[in-house]
Amino acid sequence: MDVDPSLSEYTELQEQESRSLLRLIEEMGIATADRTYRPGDAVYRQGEYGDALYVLVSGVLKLFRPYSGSKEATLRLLTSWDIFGHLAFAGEARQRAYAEAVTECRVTKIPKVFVERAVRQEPRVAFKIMTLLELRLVQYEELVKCLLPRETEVRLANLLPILAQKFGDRQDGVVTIDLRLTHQDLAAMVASTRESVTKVLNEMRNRDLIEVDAGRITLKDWRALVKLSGP
Amino acid sequence: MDVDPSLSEYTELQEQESRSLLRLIEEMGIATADRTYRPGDAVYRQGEYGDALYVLVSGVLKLFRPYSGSKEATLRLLTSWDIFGHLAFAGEARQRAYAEAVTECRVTKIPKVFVERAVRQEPRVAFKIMTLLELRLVQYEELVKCLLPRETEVRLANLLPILAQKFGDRQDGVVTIDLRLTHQDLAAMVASTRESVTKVLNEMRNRDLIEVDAGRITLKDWRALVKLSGP
DNA sequence: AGAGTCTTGCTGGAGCTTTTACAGGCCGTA
DNA sequence: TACGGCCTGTAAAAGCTCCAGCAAGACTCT
Repeated sequence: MDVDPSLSEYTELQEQESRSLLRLIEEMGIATADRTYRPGDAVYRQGEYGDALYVLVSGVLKLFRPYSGSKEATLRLLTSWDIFGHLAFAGEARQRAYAEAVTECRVTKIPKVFVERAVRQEPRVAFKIMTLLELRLVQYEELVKCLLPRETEVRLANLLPILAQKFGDRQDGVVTIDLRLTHQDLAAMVASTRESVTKVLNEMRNRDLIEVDAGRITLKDWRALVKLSGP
Repeated sequence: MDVDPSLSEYTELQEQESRSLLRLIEEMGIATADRTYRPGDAVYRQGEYGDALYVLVSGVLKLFRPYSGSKEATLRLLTSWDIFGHLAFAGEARQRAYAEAVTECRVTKIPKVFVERAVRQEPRVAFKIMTLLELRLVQYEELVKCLLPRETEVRLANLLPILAQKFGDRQDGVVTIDLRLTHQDLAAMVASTRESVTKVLNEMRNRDLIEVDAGRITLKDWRALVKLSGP
């Protein structure tokens, strides 16, 4: 059961930093806009002007973007304490993806001007934000790692451990990804097709690497998966 | 000559922010380690502990990482005023790629403790760093955009404008990428093979989209390239 | 100028993925 | 209960990439 040690540290670190960031902001008496989104609701759209820091407090949310004309790629699947949105300290920036709630989500939005005030008043806020931005970079690097190999099998072998890390539920020495994922969902995450994912997933099941139950995937042989993903 | 307006703003913004960051740090009397690297020298290696902020002052530098066993992907090609390195404000982090000088490079290294001191003393430093981190995120998003489509042609059609944006030399209404790039170099950037790049580049040349002279690529028809890259 | 190295160009076959098409299963709703 | 919609499982054809190998051209260093 060798979970990449660095990644699991990152998950904890992120929760810790996000929580204390919100706490600090609250203690400073700075207003935040909390809102709940229902499945399918859009938090923002690609191209909108962004000028706020978003923190996902609970629920699952996805960032996606169209590519190759009619396809859709999921760039990040977020869970509690992930941050998202471009806040554009200098100049203005547009959102580079769509943000859509997958399950019911609670989102805290901190407008740019308040973030700036908080950073000026309290350097610790700056450290939290810088750390969270770096963790977001790491997530992008993980995505790139998924996309570099061309075979769907290898891409999935890279993706599944990442999902297990983030949405994993550990029991009896195996990890179950606690999400109902369709093959289509997985295909969007590795920029492949539903058919290829179906094929690969069945192969993995036949080789006893994974188990699928009601859309929930259990990783039965982490070591073999990591081996597949290529060192 | 429609260069993506947001990306060109980003290039200027980055130079501005990096320069003023270094100026601020200097004014505060904080020590930085400046060093020159020769082509091929490694600034750091994947897996090393990172605890500094690196600023590339001049030259060209690449971040790369092995994948699929024996291949090598170039994650970012950096030029003046790009920042790199994981500095791990909280906890410790390892470098997630190799950093290697392509041409002679001048690099300013600001150790983590000094960055922390500067941020505490002067909130403006924090804003600069946060802005630079966000720009790095944008660069990763661009890389992902390159990797999402599977055909080498589309990937290159995405990559070339990005390179032109960053290394472009504008003359007579056309842009020349001011770098000697071999097909192998390009292949490493789009995670493809040298043969495929050769083929696609020749096609593009035949269609009068680009021109190649001594390893330097000129984009003759920006609009058609962007069209190829898929909206 | 010459030798050696790197780069480019081209090929054919093997391997995956994509595309298209179709059938059966599951589920929620009318 | 019946219907429609979404999800899974297969299959065949077409396309592109990858691999291995080879030859000619360009460049560099001595």
